[in-house]
Amino acid sequence: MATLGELERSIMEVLWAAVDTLSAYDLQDAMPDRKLAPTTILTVLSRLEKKGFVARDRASRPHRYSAAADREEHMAELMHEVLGGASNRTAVLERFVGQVSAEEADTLRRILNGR
Amino acid sequence: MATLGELERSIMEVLWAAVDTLSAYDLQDAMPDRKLAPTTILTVLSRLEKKGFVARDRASRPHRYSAAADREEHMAELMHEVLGGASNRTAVLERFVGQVSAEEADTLRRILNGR
DNA sequence: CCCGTATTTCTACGGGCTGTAGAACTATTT
DNA sequence: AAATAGTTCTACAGCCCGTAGAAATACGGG
Repeated sequence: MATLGELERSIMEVLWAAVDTLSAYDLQDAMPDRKLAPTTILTVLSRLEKKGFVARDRASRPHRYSAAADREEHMAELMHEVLGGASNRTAVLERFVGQVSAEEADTLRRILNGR
Repeated sequence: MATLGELERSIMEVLWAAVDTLSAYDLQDAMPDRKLAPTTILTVLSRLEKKGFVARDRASRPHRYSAAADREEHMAELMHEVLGGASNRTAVLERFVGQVSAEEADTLRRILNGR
């Protein structure tokens, strides 16, 4: 999974927070601080689409964009990607769990026991 | 935590696999495929040191290098870094656990129950 | 069907990071 | 003090990202 730049990440954040699909202009309005040209947004959206992070609806006239995976899914995938690169997965999981707070360990137990 | 380039990663792999500390020349010998100049190895090692991934023993005459954290520690840290960026950690953990195989779920339970 | 406008794609460039290594400098050994 | 081994400095090309103007395309109205 490719990595995200700063602006790419900001755009993904807006898309993840959005209930509906967004146009490039919606995204522009959603980040008034950075006064970005519409073409900038469109370029980044194209790159994100190529990387597989956003889906584009080319039928609507201003194309409409949405995140390919929701934020949690994305992050879980990232974690699995890291874990997948390990030769000794159990050892990594041990470290990972070992670094977790007591409450979070409870959360994990609850999740593992089907709540 | 900064990200690693290709050569940087290769060097870290050798360092992680090494029992003892290694000199730049050891590293050069450890990767005979890529015929790298010693200065190349040294440059990359310096960068890795600056990034905090390797420790250097400047007392030994050919300086000797070692990984700052072992591989599992490093990967667990990476996973926590991802998780740390989440606003809804529980939701991410749910996804993460949901994507795990049944055996790995057992492994996690075992770890969580102090073995 | 043609024009103007809205939208998208193409092209471009500067900056930072990485792979790569020669040149210059420093330390060690005799 | 010189030769040699080792380290640091400097450099450069290539890629990715932020940024956006220019060029192309599509659409709505006459």
